Amino acid sequence: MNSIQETPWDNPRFRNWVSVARACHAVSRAMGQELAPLDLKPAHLDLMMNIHRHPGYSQQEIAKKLLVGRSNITMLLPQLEKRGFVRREADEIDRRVLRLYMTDEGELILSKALSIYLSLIDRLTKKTSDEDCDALGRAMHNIIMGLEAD
Amino acid sequence: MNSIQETPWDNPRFRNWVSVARACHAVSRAMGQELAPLDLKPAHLDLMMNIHRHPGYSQQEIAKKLLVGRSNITMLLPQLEKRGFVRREADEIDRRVLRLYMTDEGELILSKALSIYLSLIDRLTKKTSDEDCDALGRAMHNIIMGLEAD
DNA sequence: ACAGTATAGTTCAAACATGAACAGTATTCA
DNA sequence: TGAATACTGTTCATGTTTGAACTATACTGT
Repeated sequence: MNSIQETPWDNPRFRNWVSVARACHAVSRAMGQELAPLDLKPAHLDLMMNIHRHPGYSQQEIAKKLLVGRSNITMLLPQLEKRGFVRREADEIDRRVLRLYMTDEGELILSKALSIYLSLIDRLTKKTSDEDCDALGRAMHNIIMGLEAD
Repeated sequence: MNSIQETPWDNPRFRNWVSVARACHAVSRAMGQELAPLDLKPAHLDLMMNIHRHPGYSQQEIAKKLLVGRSNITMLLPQLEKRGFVRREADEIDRRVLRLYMTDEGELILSKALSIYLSLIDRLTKKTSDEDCDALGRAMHNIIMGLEAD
């Protein structure tokens, strides 16, 4: 082993992660623009995606899934509720918790937003092989697991 | 082809990208905590990393690299300048532009921050093979290219 | 030369995210 | 039971990010 590591950029893992961060930022920015016609922000989409996938979750649980604070959910919800996309329902047993559900109208706009998202991702990963895509998914999964184990 | 695509989550590319976004968010959050002892935010680190890599770039050029607005740089810089990490130098020829340089002290704290960053990334990608890491880097590069072509 | 246009950096107000403190509700256990 | 503790969602102050004016400087074409 003669190769001396001068800078972190000599480390492929580091370089590659920097690319991930950049790509993520760029995609999120692009999505912001593409969602503008629906008057949705990426944060709203993220939230609705999670409610769609986990109907009946409490705000707490959704916050944990999204890796944001509870207050963030509290701030985001009224905007979606006012537009009739999301419904909050008090838990019968534990009266502290509010459970979240998509409305039909919510599902409708979500599907529109998702089709925008999907076509963006499809376009951007066109040059990436299925195998590489899967490798990517595995790597990310490992990272997420590594971080969940605080 | 009998497989009907019910939801975007049936699409591996979509699912994998969602993982990328989650991992990115999680890592950025973790970095925020790990950088706290240095009293640096991820945004500061990003900025210093870019100045280090591109000394003499104007604020405009750095902003473009970072995919943020010029005003963001304007707001971020004074904090780093006050602490003596970054130096702004007026361009002799075009007196509108300010060119950015790291100071020695800046390089010092940057190297500390980078070693934290690097060890986090190393830890999180420990289970990922070199090949998968490279596949990931390629995929991200393609995405970035795809977006730069507005 | 000079009027018109373009660019760099700054300022400012508005949108957004965050965490600490809070009020209300549940749980625990003596 | 009831006191202590823990948890849920909200509020609020703080810090960040953003884009639209704005100022100052440079460029362009006549």
